[in-house]
Amino acid sequence: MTSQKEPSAADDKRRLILDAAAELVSEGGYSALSIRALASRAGMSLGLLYYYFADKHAVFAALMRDQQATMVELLDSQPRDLGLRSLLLAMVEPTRRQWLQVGRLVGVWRAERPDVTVEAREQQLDSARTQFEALERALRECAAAEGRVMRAEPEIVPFVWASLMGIADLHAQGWVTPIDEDRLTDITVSAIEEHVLEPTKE
Amino acid sequence: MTSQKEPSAADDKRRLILDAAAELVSEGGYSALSIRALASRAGMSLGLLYYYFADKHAVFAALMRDQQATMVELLDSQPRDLGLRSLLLAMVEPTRRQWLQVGRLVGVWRAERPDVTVEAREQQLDSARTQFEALERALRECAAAEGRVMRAEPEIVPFVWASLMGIADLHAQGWVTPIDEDRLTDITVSAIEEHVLEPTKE
DNA sequence: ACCTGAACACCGTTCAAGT
DNA sequence: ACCTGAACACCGTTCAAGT
Repeated sequence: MTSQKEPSAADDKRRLILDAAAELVSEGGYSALSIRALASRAGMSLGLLYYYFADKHAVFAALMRDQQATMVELLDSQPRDLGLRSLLLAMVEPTRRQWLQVGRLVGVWRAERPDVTVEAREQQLDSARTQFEALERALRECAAAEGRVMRAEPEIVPFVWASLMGIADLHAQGWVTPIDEDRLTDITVSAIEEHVLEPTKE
Repeated sequence: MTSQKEPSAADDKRRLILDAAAELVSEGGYSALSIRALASRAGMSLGLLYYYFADKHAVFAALMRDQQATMVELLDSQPRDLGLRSLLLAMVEPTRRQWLQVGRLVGVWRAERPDVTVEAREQQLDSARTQFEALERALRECAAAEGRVMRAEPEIVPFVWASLMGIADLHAQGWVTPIDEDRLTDITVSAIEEHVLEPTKE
């Protein structure tokens, strides 16, 4: 369904491990995701996990990429003719779900492994970029359906993302790299300012 | 300086442990905060840590309350006559610092210990509430200095908080309890909506 | 190529034993 | 009351050994 070519036996095995991992996390949180529990749930030995995944971090990273792929599919399949507000409201719940399932793990993982390999970091950035692009498409097309134009600043999409995550008690990732931090700050502060004040009576 | 009465010998010891813990975290992240490293850094035995703190979680919780107390002091000492925007801009950096130092640990701790005791949770909520009240005071007084009135909805302060955390790559805590989630969603979505669209030309 | 489980170096926590 | 460190039950990871 989501695969391009025939999945190999190794791919099937990896899938099996990832499904077991997702089960464990949703059942007992991150602390339930131990290598031993995972091996037992996936019906294989301890050592075999290390044949299919480099380490625990790799398992989690794959889990996270799954989540992001799901989010991209969801964004792309969202109707555009209902406008921007409908899109945003529809994304609140899925965003919350993503945060609950892997969001807090990102914090853990980042905290526990500040020394990720370069290519692992690269893969992670790439997956995040794809998700941002899907959000950008959805925002732009929904705005267009209302006959409006989305602001061109590249900070807009991360701003929306961070706001959605705020609602979902989210941990906004550090992924947001190709960005003018001052502009992002400025935009966010302006939004805060306008929504904190009562409209002046004049 | 921050204490009301003469600190006892036990308080001093606890202070010593917490300072050592803060050092370790700032040096090597959460993974560097092991009980053994902490005991060694604080110059005491393994077992003694458990005399002064119930467990590792208690050490971290105390660390977090320190950070929040610092934030409250900072908010209260912020000048009011420069208006709301200045306040917000001034809070961006301290907020980021708090997030870097303990923010990501909250995620870890919550993930690793979903079964916190009731009183521990209560203490945490209380500390968070104090911080929110300080933010509310600062916002209201800064708005007043501009001759404006802050919106009365209780969702406003958490909205500001979440936005600041968004800028700081922050993990917005689950503390935001006495709140209408739909209203919070609505306000945030409205903010997003207005800041995503180019002003119509008419 | 795929798979096993003992072994290693850790970890947080407990507790009998000391002063 | 304050303090110690061996011991316990874990953990992620490695690796010689099997098919």
